[in-house]
Amino acid sequence: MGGMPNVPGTTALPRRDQIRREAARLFAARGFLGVGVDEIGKAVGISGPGLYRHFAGKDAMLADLLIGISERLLEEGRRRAGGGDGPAAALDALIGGHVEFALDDRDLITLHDRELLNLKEEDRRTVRRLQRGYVELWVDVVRQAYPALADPAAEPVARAAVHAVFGLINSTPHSLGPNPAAQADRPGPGLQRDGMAALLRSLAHGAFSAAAESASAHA
Amino acid sequence: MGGMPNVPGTTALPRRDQIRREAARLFAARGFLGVGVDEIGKAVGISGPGLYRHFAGKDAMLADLLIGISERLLEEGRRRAGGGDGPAAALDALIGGHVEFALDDRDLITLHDRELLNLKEEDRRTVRRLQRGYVELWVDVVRQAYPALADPAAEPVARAAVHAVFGLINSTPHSLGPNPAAQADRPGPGLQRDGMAALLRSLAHGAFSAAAESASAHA
DNA sequence: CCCTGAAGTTAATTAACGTTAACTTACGCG
DNA sequence: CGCGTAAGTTAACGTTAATTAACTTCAGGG
Repeated sequence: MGGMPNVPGTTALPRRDQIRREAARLFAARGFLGVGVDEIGKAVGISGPGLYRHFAGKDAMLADLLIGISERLLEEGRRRAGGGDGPAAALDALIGGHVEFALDDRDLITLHDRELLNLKEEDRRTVRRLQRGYVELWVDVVRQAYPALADPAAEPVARAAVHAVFGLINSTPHSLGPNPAAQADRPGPGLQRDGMAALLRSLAHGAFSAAAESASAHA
Repeated sequence: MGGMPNVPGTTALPRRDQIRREAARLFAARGFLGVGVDEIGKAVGISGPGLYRHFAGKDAMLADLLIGISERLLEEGRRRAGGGDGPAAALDALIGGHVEFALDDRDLITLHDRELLNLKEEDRRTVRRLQRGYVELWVDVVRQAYPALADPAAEPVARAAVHAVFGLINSTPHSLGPNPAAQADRPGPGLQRDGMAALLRSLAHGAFSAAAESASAHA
């Protein structure tokens, strides 16, 4: 085939990555079951069944996306949590990393907890295992950073607080309207990217410290 | 028809409400496009097309659910916000009400922000109008409760914080595992319902007060 | 210069699903 | 007593969508 000229201003992506990007965008916008393979094909400039040269099927695309993001979150999380400047700094690094993720990869964050049910059993188990690891990482760090949560009886509180903070940070897709792909501009209504990042970090810290107070009051 | 004997311990629901409940449960579990009308029929003891005596179609069921919950949230929110004991009490009442909702109607809360895209344009506009009203209600109350957020420049911060707190509170479906329909028992792992409610309220307050500090520091 | 393999294409297959049609049943009311 | 209507039933229809088959094109290495 004649090789499609790339959109100016974008570097040439391998087909497979291009498909990943467009599939993520479409799945996030209209749901996994709401987009057909023909549509994904059209978005990358080939037609429907041509996708099967790159992925085993539609399910495999979703699995690739969800496993990919879960792995990246866990890996990056482990890296940041091991930053060695004490538990408070580790927690701050975790929060900052997750916020970056939520702001820069909104489509994937949306899919991550919206489309899990469309995975086949085996892939779903894989994703859940990775997610569980990520949650455990956070729970450990939070309990080190807030001694009130280190008490064994407070473990469920710490875990619930971690889930809640994920919900908080992951709420940005709802806050920012439809994905404009280009961020960091438009000073008009709404917050710019960095302002939103700072706010989310602050809210997350506020929530955790409320959880700690709540636990120590109840102990 | 022979009239199906009701499950013991449940009061007789009108067919229409029974369909609502089962449809909500199924949609939450596997997605609007992931459940067929035959399946909804089977869940209420009739078969597929029989549902069309009660709803105009599958779309109409989803619309009924989403409009219903949006109206209830807004109405109850207005009632609680007008409790007349000052802005702080009003905010606490709003938070408490939303937490009750998230814990007692998990299926609907899940659908509320997951299935909006499957509504036909007109219904989607209706739901969005109601949601917008609800958000505005919260934004107003939050800005009265925290003077630092009353500054016009802080309005986007207040709005983003409200969205984030919704995400925080609505995260309970993820925290509590698959819907056991009966709550308030099992003292083993995890938090009981009331403990979760108290924690979520505490986290929400913590997040808002962090938002206020963040805004006053930036001003 | 061929020929192999990657990357496409269109057409066919198969399954599922929402909805409509045609028909049945039973209860309540005049 | 009869009859109309609410609430079902099963069968048929039309569409849509994922996947597979069969065929084409083209670039690069021996």
